[in-house]
Amino acid sequence: MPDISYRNLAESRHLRTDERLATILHAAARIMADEGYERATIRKVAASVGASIASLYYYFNSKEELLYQIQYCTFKTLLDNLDESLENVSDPDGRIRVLIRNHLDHFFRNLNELKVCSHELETLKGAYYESVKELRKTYFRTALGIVVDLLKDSGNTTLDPKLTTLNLFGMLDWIYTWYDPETGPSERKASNQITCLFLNGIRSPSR
Amino acid sequence: MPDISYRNLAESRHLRTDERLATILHAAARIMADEGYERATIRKVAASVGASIASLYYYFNSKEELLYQIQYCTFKTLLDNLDESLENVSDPDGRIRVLIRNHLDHFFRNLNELKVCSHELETLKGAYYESVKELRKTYFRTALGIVVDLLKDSGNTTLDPKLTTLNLFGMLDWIYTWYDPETGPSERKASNQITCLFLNGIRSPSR
DNA sequence: CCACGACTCGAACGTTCGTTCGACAAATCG
DNA sequence: CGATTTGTCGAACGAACGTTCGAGTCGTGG
Repeated sequence: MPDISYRNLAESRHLRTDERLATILHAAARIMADEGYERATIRKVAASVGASIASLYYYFNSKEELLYQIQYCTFKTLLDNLDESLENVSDPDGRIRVLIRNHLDHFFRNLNELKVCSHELETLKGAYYESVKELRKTYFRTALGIVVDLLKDSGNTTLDPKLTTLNLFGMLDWIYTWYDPETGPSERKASNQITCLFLNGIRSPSR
Repeated sequence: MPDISYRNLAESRHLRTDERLATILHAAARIMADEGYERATIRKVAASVGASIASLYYYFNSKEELLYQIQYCTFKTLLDNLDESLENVSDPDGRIRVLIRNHLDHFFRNLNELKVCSHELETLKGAYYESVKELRKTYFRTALGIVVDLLKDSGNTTLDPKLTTLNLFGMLDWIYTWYDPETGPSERKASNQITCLFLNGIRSPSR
């Protein structure tokens, strides 16, 4: 459902090139997720898609750009889908549920890309880093806004909205270290547990 | 206070060697935390301690062993201090507070080492990886035991103990991505926010 | 003082990496 | 069909890395 849309990058003139690029990016994301960015060599990506190393450079200028495109498109898709899903939801409770659901649905559907986004947060440098950082900041602001409303609704004055949002992202973004689609909990259960713990933590009278 | 004790490794016969090794490990941890394991070259570590590259190999056999020693000693110190702190605390509420406090105190006192532990979780391979993994499993079991008791005490049957513990570690282990000792919240505040959100989330009647 | 062990070092090695080059093949266009 | 554009490739390059070697220095003990 919420597959990563690499079409955001589509500037080439041919559908075939788009598909080829998407194939490369998916392969790169898988290898980067498995082995980390540094150990994910261009040679491994090329072997994975059955192409030569040099031919990959027709599609991107550098290895770093490869990571950038994966992260940019992943965050972009995540944000676009979130905006869409939030359109008809106005109560804070519902909105935070949508946000958590959106995030985890993307994670479950694109384990590799989401892992690369979480784990390689600080890997990019310069303009690439700033560009992705802008998306992340937008995402954080949206979440923070909802948390602020939530805390107000529940009369909770102990929890700091910013830190609470950071802690929510702690749970959401750390999931890649322990979630296993083969042996772990169901997607539904993993989602509900985070939602439940978080919302209860907010609503409870504090001490 | 809870500084990492590299003395766990002390097998050499000279105090001077121990101090030298600790200096190297601290430098390596800092560079690894700043740049990631792969980009933290032996040359950078050597330059940082003002020694030649080759002389570092008097102290360890490989770069991987360097990372192993950092992680092993960090987790070992963390666990030892946790055991000690838990000795006179028997109620689950108090125990979880001690655990969170212990974890974050270690983080605040050894930002680099704790970051290396969190970020390079899957970097080691083979026996080194298994050795550190054992410590992490022990840590998780201790935390899980406390969470089980907590959930029982509060009559909470909605939250799954294992997932709840994983989500707690999400908050604790993700902190390295956002905590900044210069500009961020106070240590006390950061700690209290996690404790508060977590404990309230557990105690609250669920929906 | 000598012998020995601890400790240090510059140079070098072999390997691996990201990237480029020049040539060629395939696809498209008029 | 010829010209042009798109897409692919093997070989090679220069840089960087972890590690080792052989020599030397330093510290300690008898």
